[in-house]
Amino acid sequence: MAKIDDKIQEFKKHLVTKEQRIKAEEEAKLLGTAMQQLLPEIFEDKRAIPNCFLRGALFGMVRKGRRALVKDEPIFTMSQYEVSFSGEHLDQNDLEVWDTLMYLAKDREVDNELRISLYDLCQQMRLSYNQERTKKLTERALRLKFGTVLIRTNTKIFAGSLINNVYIDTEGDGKLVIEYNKKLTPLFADNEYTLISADIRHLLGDNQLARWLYNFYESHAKPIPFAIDFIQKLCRSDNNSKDFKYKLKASLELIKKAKLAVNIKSKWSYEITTKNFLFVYPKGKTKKQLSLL
DNA sequence: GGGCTACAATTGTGTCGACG
DNA sequence: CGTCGACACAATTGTAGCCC
Repeated sequence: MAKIDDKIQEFKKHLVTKEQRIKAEEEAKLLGTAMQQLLPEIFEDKRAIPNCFLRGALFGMVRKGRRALVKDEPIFTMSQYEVSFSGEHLDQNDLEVWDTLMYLAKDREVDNELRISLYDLCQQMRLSYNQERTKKLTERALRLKFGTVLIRTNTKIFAGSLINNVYIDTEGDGKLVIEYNKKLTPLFADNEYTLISADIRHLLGDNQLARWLYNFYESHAKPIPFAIDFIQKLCRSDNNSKDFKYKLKASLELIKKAKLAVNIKSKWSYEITTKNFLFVYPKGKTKKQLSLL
């Protein structure tokens, strides 16, 4: 038996290397820091969302009534990210709930958990309040908690829930209590996030594809031309390619209009080539781009 | 295949009044 | 402020179908 004890001791020593200790300290520091301090500076009506949430189908499109339950599903993303997901498929509305919660963490100077009434949350998301909505919102919150994400970037690995705990005291004050997952916050580091305009998103309304496209292209400073079927895979649309292309155009028009509504000087434009590639020009076509055509 | 429209079914949404 | 229920109706979606 002595042999086993020795081995255990050796193992423990191995655990408590200097490196491990520093990591533990960093972790304790992270968990001890107030949530609001971990989040990037945000401004009114802007939501900070990590890029890897925007560049793939983690928050994709979900057909009505066909939300799939998956386990360790690899999510098709941009090459530098490896993402897999377990849980119920998340859609754009789930993303909105999530980023609203993150925004509130910052705005209300939250330490660890947020207490909010569903009524208040509806107001924050510019939704009218009714019974159906409270049901959906709690569903979404629970879904965010249930879903487990594994994200592997060049420099970081994250595995965990998007929200640590959700708690509703239905007998008490009925408030929704959200406990944040602080280990998520490194995803915001190194400017690896994009500020998404809540105004524009609101203008895009319920058009899931338009919202996804808007998020996707906002996260790229210099958009690369993508093939349409590639985009379709990215956003997890199960339309046939014919319908998708049509919807894509309608969605892009909507984004264009929304951009103009918010900023009259917007020159945001797009183009679909004959070979079914989508070009997006955030600041309008440059002379160089025009000459290339 | 591609562009587009029409249509019906299904779902989501706003509103309003009531209550404490 | 916060919650609940009921209501009509608005929006979205898939499908079918048209023409090129």
